[in-house]
Amino acid sequence: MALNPQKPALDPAYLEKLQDYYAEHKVIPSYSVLATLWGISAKSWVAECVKRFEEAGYLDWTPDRQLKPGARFFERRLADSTVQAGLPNPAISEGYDLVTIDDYLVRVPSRTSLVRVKGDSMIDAGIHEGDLLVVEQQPNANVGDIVVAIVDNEFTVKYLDRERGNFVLKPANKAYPVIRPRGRLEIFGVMAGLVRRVR
Amino acid sequence: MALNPQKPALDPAYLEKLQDYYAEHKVIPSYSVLATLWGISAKSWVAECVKRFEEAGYLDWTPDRQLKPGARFFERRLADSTVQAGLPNPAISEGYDLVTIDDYLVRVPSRTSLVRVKGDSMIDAGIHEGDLLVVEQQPNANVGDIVVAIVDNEFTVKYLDRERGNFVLKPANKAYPVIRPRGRLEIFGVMAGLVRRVR
DNA sequence: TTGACAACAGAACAGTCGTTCGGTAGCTTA
DNA sequence: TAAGCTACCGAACGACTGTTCTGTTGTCAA
Repeated sequence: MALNPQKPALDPAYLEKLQDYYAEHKVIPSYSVLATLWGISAKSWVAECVKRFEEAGYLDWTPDRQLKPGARFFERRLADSTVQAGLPNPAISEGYDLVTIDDYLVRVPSRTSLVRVKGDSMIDAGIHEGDLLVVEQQPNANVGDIVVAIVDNEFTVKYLDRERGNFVLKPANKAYPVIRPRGRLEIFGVMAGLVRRVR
Repeated sequence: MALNPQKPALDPAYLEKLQDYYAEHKVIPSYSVLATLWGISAKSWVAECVKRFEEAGYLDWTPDRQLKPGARFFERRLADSTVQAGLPNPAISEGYDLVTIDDYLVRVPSRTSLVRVKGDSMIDAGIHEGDLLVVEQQPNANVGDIVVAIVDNEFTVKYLDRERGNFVLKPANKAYPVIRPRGRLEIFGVMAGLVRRVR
């Protein structure tokens, strides 16, 4: 049966408990806390398990030898629409590492804001009321970008376009008019992503 | 000048350095590492600064007295569409704490997958090609839910509906037909959120 | 029935942790 | 010019950390 002599078993239940702990506290606990978390009473055995998770890429060390989440720790199963033939447990097959959704969406934390969308003026761009817009704050943008602009002391989300040398804001909904600002157009930032929660 | 006698100064540069460190390692370092990170040579002074960040809500402790990020540590500025009159620096006004986008979207990490959307069959529900669907894996769902089902060994995203006692999958695009599965409908999970990255 | 291995327990230990306390230098305020 | 505060430094200490090493128990194959 020793087909894979290199791989010692590693308990997925342990990983889940650690991930739950991390989700709550955003920190990897010490070995003794891990011990009680895992229901183990010997630190030495905790160390052994940690080493396995480390070798599997779920845990890692900082330069100062502090335990930290590894590359695969945040791995969420990313499943592709097209799945190969025999799928006993569909999503398991493709283990693609996409770290955090935050990391996926936010490139420059200090310049990134979230703006809650009101109204349906951008519905044809798939932007619905209540969605959260990930906005990178910057004073200018390119034609074609979806921008968050400040018009009459309110935020509006629109496509940026140009008409006879002037910037205009175009909605993605025929029911709304194009906004042609008199004077300078004040841009708050450009859309870098979108987050929607359902239910 | 002692108008606010209660508030000792806390250095925002320290916080930024900590946040950068955390962004890289996903862990709060020890006092001695913090000391070198902040360019301080006395641990006692690090302890003092940490206490201030703790009192301000940026740091916190686990039940086991390990240092961890506090509620405001991940704070991203969430700006509302309607902003009051005088807006010199629009987004600053509303400091709303929404922790991580991950926390916002995923409730049960172990049962949550991400599915990349192919095709435009759900475009009227604001689900575009290339979007990432946050899916909570579960074998059944309610009518009206957007579900990820397995049909002919492929994932499909559709509305779940019922027709004459049988479950059917309805697209949100008139160009696509309703799917009426013969036999059992295999549900992979229900949509809990949506993530889109632009550019 | 022996041996090998995996899954643990427990003790011992040096290094590191965070805390406490006593100190100093510079700036205000009175 | 003395008193008081803030921003730091440095040493000492006990508690806790992760490591190592030596068992013990159960399972499975030969």
